[in-house]
Amino acid sequence: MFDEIEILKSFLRESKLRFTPQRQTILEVFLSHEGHVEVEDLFLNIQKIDPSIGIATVYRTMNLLVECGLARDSVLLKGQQSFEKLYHQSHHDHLICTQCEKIVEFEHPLIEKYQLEICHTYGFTLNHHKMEIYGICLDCQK
Amino acid sequence: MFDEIEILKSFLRESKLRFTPQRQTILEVFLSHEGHVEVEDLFLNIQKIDPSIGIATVYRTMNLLVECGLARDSVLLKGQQSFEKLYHQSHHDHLICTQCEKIVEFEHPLIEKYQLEICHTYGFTLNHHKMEIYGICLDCQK
DNA sequence: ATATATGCAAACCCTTTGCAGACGA
DNA sequence: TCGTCTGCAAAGGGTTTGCATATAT
Repeated sequence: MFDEIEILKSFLRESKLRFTPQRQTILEVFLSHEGHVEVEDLFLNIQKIDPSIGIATVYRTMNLLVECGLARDSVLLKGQQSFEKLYHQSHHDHLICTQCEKIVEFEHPLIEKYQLEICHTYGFTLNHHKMEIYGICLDCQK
Repeated sequence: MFDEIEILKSFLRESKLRFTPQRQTILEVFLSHEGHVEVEDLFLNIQKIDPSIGIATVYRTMNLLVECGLARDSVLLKGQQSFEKLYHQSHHDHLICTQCEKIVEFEHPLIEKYQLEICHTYGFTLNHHKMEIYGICLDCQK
């Protein structure tokens, strides 16, 4: 069982890229977040550990994490990119409150089944999916 | 086509806004597109009819069309906003080819049902949803 | 030793905004 | 007339890129 650092290292090795302290820091900070992280939050927390790391390096590294399957692009809020962990996470979809932007994760096994059905109908090879339901959460209904 | 113009006019009247030739042209060009339109394509086609219309007016008008329910923000491709018709269209979700970016629209009645179920479970009031399935289409599999 | 990575700043892209003149109601 | 709309250009915000330097292997 590999952990995330090992996955990144071996991905870099195979791609003839280098494992650097910056990449390690960025991965660690990313992993320390639960749920969805916006680039801005990520960057702020990275700077607490190593203030010399620039935003460009954060973007470049996050792209690598997506490439090697440790992260995925997530919902787009406030026009900012955000990411979520992909490795060792169970698949889930999102319920988004349009008022307070709270995100609730959920799973629905039947939805996976119907997706396969739909892909089959249209001759697609299934890769992944996003399902986002927008509404108003309990707190905001009050 | 006639219906939509009436909807826009009455929306503008209620909001104490004005019906202008630019707004009419933009609506007509938007309606002439099938499926998903990116701002750039929309703008090019608008300029063929009236080259004096600026991009700012296109953005401002598309926001109005979204507000009055004639259009909705659609999938985000290549970092550009894109829109699709909403009025008189049946609800549908999207199957997106990650290779050629082709978009196929589909409907699945049961999915609507499960969404209500999920919203109920989490106490959300359902507003709308997006479901996008990513894969490789038949043509690109060859 | 050498090719890749970094930080910085500038460039980029799409979108929004401020403004003075134009124009719909 | 009066308040909204327009086109233009400039500003804005997030992301990417070019470059000289630093550094992993």
